[in-house]
Amino acid sequence: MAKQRARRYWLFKSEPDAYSIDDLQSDGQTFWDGVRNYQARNMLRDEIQVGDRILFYHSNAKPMAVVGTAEVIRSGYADHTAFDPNDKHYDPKSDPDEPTWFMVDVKFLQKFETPVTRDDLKGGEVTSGMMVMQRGSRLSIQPVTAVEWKAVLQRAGVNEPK
DNA sequence: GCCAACGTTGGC
DNA sequence: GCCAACGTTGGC
Repeated sequence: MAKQRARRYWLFKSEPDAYSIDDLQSDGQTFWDGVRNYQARNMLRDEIQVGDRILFYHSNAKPMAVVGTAEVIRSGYADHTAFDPNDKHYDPKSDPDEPTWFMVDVKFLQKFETPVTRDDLKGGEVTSGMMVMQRGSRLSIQPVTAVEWKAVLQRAGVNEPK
């Protein structure tokens, strides 16, 4: 059997007005479209793999918080919304034969009964060092260490999802 | 609503 | 290739 690479962890930002943890819970799964930043694109295309886990973060929200978790169920493939002139994220420069933008599919794992707010993150020894806490950290997809992942789950009072 | 951070665009 | 102008993100 091929040796599997260790699971990695990520933080995905979403404005709840656009797409919230409740939307993901009712959808069950979704494709994570609309990322138009090259650094984030590279992670979607090259690094994020099936089985990786995601902290779902509400940005520009009240409160700003990690609100749940998700799991990657399909690795990077072309973000077709870039090809659709009627789509908000249309990018005429993205060629279907050589797409500029990528997305992954994710499925809902859990919604935290108690969201881990930005203030909570700020107060934690481990979590205060997360990339999302850095001033001017605008990346909408960020790597998270296993230690940070555990710290957030612990703060939320939940167990590692199955 | 403000504004710092920072990515992108376009003139040169 | 430089860099000023501009647009967007997103916390405060």
